Amino acid sequence: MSRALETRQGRPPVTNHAAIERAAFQLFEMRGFDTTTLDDIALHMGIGRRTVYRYFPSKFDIPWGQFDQNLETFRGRLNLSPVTVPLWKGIQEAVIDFNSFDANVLDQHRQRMRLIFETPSLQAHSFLMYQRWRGVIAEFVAQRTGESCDAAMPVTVGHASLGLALSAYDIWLSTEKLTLSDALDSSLSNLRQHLEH
Amino acid sequence: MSRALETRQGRPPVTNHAAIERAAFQLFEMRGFDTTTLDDIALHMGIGRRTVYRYFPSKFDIPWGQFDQNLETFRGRLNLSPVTVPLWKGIQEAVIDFNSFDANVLDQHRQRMRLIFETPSLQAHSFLMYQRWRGVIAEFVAQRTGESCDAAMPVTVGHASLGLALSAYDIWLSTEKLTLSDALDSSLSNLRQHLEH
DNA sequence: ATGATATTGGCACTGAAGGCCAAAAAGCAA
DNA sequence: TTGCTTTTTGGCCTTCAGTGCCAATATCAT
Repeated sequence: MSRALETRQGRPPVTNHAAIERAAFQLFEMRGFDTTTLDDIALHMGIGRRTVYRYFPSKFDIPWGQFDQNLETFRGRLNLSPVTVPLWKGIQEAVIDFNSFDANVLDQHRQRMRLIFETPSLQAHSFLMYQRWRGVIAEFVAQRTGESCDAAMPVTVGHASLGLALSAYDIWLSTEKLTLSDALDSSLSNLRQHLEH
Repeated sequence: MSRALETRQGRPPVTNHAAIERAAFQLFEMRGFDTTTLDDIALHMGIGRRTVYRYFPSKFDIPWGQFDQNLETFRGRLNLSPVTVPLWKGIQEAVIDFNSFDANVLDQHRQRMRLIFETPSLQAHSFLMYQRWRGVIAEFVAQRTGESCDAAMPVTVGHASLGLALSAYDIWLSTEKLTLSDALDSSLSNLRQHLEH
């Protein structure tokens, strides 16, 4: 299998996800997301437009990189939570873990999320990513409570967790004086406070 | 002003939002949303494609009807909440009110929401509607607490309220044995239960 | 009738997205 | 070296969403 990665048959790929992502982000930063066409990106990389579409299903998926893999990581992290830990706490810890980044990639992550949060057309498409994210949460809750994935509790917890995460990102992106972890914690305690009598 | 509505100058409109909506829904139900083109809709109505675009900014906006007006109604309903009522309760009551429909339009509403919730491309665009909806909530919270619209609490309550509403719709659409009001109430109590220790 | 006014809809364009397939670039076997 | 297999590439073509432009159209007012 490792042999297959180094020397396999057929024409070797001229690019990869990461390279397209880098080139695209450069152009997005310069000209904005909507005004950058896929022809621009392909031309800038010296590859065919058709090839870009083989690595990413749509232009909107480029800023999300390889979200599938991240989602699998998140699913794995959730399942590491001991059954002795309350559900809400297990989720909160997993979300914080999942959104912890090394200092050297934090700026990059901020740039990525800023682009996503500030571009309406991209926001819209991102909802499809969020749906899958909350699906993972719902699945985890369902598994722990022995319910179905589309039962009331898993669905509601999925939506609520998503709301908290998006809220934290909104706040994190709008100020400089808060870490993402702190924003996530403060969102949860704000919700708690709001629901008190 | 009422005169201006009945007899104004210039060529009279050949259609209106509601008529386009009706025709479009007919086709959406028959062929599905994605496979129905705007040419189909225009042709079916005997009007120009260009005219449809003057009533709705995009194909995705058709299933949402005149959301702007609904949003204004919702804003007004929120502000009717007495200051003596706790914030969470005022919001919950307003949301339930806003989502109460007469029996004669309930089926229609269900059909509309089912289309929106079950069509991925439409789901994505709908996120932009949801953003505006939660903006109204955030504004209301900000006004009551004397904070800015993009302060932590208004933002978080906006996201959380949206999550609860979407969750209620998910459940309402997937079963027949629950009213929308009950679904909204049960989502809130499920969230409360989830956050308990 | 004539002019002012507002809507319509045709034409042309850009850009996203996807189907199709021959060309290109590698490895492998004889 | 030659030919066969495998895999990726990218060009070509099509459909459809969405937008700018503007002449045609239909109504009201005088």
